[in-house]
Amino acid sequence: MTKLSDREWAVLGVLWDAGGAALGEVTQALRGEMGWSRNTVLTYLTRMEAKGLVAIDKEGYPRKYRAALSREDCRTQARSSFLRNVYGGAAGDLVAAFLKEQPISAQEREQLRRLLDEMEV
Amino acid sequence: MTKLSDREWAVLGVLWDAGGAALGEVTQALRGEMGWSRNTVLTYLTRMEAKGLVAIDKEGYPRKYRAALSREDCRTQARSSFLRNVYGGAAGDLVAAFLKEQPISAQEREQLRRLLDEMEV
DNA sequence: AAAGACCTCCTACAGGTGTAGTATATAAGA
DNA sequence: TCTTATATACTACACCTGTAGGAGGTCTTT
Repeated sequence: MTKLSDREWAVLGVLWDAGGAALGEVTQALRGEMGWSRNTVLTYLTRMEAKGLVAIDKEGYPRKYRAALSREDCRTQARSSFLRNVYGGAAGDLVAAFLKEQPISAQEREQLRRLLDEMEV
Repeated sequence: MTKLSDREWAVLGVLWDAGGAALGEVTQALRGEMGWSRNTVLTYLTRMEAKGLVAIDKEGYPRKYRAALSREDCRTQARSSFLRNVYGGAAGDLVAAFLKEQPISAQEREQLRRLLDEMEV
């Protein structure tokens, strides 16, 4: 919905990977990655529930926290906002810039070629 | 330096395109695009100068406002942060997602193929 | 049932962001 | 030079974000 912050991506990343985790597990993951305390993680989970980003399963103790949106939906929204803000919609330039800069394996190159071929119709 | 917000991208976009503009011109552009008042624009310009994003040429009246960073530098930084946060560094997936979704002209496809070929050493 | 280890709730607080309003300075034109 | 249209400076203010701390609830293990 709203644009996700870096930290929200980190929280959701853990939830997507775990697919439903208790506070302790989320904290475990984010303590290393982000250096957060348990309460910081809990604050994020709670605020993100209020925003509709996280779903809290209140049956059972401790509760289970899950992502409320799919990773792919969030990525789609992030891509479109990135494309608009940073490249003014010029997808070709954007793709070229990523390709030039990022190491891509031979296999991936092959796949991208196939993708390009499919676009020829 | 820091991550730019959507509005900061908009302000810088105007400055990059104009290459140095007075408040009135910037306001002109952003009033339509963002619906901002003159003072809102000025607040952005001033705050962004404090952050090192905008340079203010104080000779002459009215002053000239310019972007303090190059568009390409900002894009590079935005790409790397996007790649990390949203795709966990998987550039191939990212590029594929953009390609699948965005309309790309035949000419651009050709260029991308050439780019891929250049990567085959 | 008391202790230890987590979990949840409520509170906090500084700094950033969005969006101006008011008051004052300055230049250009009548 | 008086007016008018901008420009700039200073101030405001609510909401969001980052980062917890403390107090009290719950489960498990002696």
